[in-house]
Amino acid sequence: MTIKERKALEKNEMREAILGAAKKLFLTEGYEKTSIRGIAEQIAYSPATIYQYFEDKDDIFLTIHIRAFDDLLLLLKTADSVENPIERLEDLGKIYITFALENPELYDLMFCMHAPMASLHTKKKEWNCGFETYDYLKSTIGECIEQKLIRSNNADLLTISAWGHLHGMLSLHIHERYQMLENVDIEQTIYASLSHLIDMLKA
Amino acid sequence: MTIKERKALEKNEMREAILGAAKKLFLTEGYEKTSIRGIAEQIAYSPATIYQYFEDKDDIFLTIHIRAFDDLLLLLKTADSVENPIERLEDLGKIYITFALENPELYDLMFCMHAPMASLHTKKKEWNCGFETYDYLKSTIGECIEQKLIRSNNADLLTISAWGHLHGMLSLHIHERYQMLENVDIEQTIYASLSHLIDMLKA
DNA sequence: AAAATTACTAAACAGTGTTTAATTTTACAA
DNA sequence: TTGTAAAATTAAACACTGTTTAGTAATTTT
Repeated sequence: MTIKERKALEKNEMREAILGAAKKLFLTEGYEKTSIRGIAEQIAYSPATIYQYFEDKDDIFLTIHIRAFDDLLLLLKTADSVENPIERLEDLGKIYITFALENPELYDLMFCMHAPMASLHTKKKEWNCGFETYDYLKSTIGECIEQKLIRSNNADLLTISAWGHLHGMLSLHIHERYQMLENVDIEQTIYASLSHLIDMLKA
Repeated sequence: MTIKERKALEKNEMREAILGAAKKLFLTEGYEKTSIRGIAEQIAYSPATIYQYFEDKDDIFLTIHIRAFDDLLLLLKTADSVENPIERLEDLGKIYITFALENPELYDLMFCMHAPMASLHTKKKEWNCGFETYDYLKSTIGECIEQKLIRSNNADLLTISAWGHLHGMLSLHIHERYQMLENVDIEQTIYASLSHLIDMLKA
């Protein structure tokens, strides 16, 4: 290992340490209360050092945002083995719902918060992780259409609609907008609504 | 008019001035960039004065949040004249979509942002405006069920589902998560998805 | 060992929401 | 009208925030 290689490794370790501290604080304290000073304290470095490894605060959270998509996509791909595309579609929905319910803060960072998109914009980069996830869902819906398993042939409309449907319920739930439903198990209702949607779509 | 009455009037005018300045800055600059100092400057008073009329920053935005619900509910109620509940349901959807597309920042404040809910929580108040809107939508869906116009009889599930559906698409659109759809008119697709949903629900 | 490069940090800058204490303005009674 | 009490307003400070700069310390290269 050359010195250059070791240095690159150390640089990487430091980046990981910063990301780890940031994610930990984000999950326990939330985005606003996660400060550069707080992250620096966690890893026992000065706040200024962070800026040698990340452009700014949003850059750190864009990285966490992208990695959360990697995690979600990995989970979604466990449904690849399901032959029937409409069954696979329902499985994808269940995996998506479970991910959101188990990681509400990360879900918020992925699909609601403005910060990571703003960071992409200033960097003039594209939202590849979002593109990938959309295409993945659309391809399964496309298979359903090809095999004439659903009552529609507009893949984009169905993908926008299905994704929007699940996201809406999850988003309202996570943001405490379903609080009037005291006698309803909202998490179970979201799963039920997915089944209801799939049933309605079936040819 | 007694002095007490005039004072109450002046107090009210000041509150309105603060709210007006806050709303203006919020709509043009966003929540984060709307500062107490900025609001104070707009109305030519010192920042400390604001705190004689509002508990804190979130209290100001909770008031704007509640008033936005008043506006939305007033718009929704223009559909009261539509006799057929399933037609009325579609109209409610259209009104809801149009409101969100025309007032994305306010929509965000009403259905996504954490600040107003946190303010309610610390005040130990209930989210009445949300309750009202939910009940209003549910009552129309209830009429559809009573008249056997739709293929389901679970009013809560349908209300959660339908509201979630529209909210999801609007939320993803507003938060720039549909940016991969360059060749799709997303706003038109949201309206189309509503019609599609209503068609699927019909008995 | 000296020079050059890299890594790190103390301190400062400009901003934030909020509180306190002092001041000005207004209201009321003598 | 004047003195006093009450209310309204504010300057200044507090404890934060993200970020930058300039200088120090450590490391690598010559």
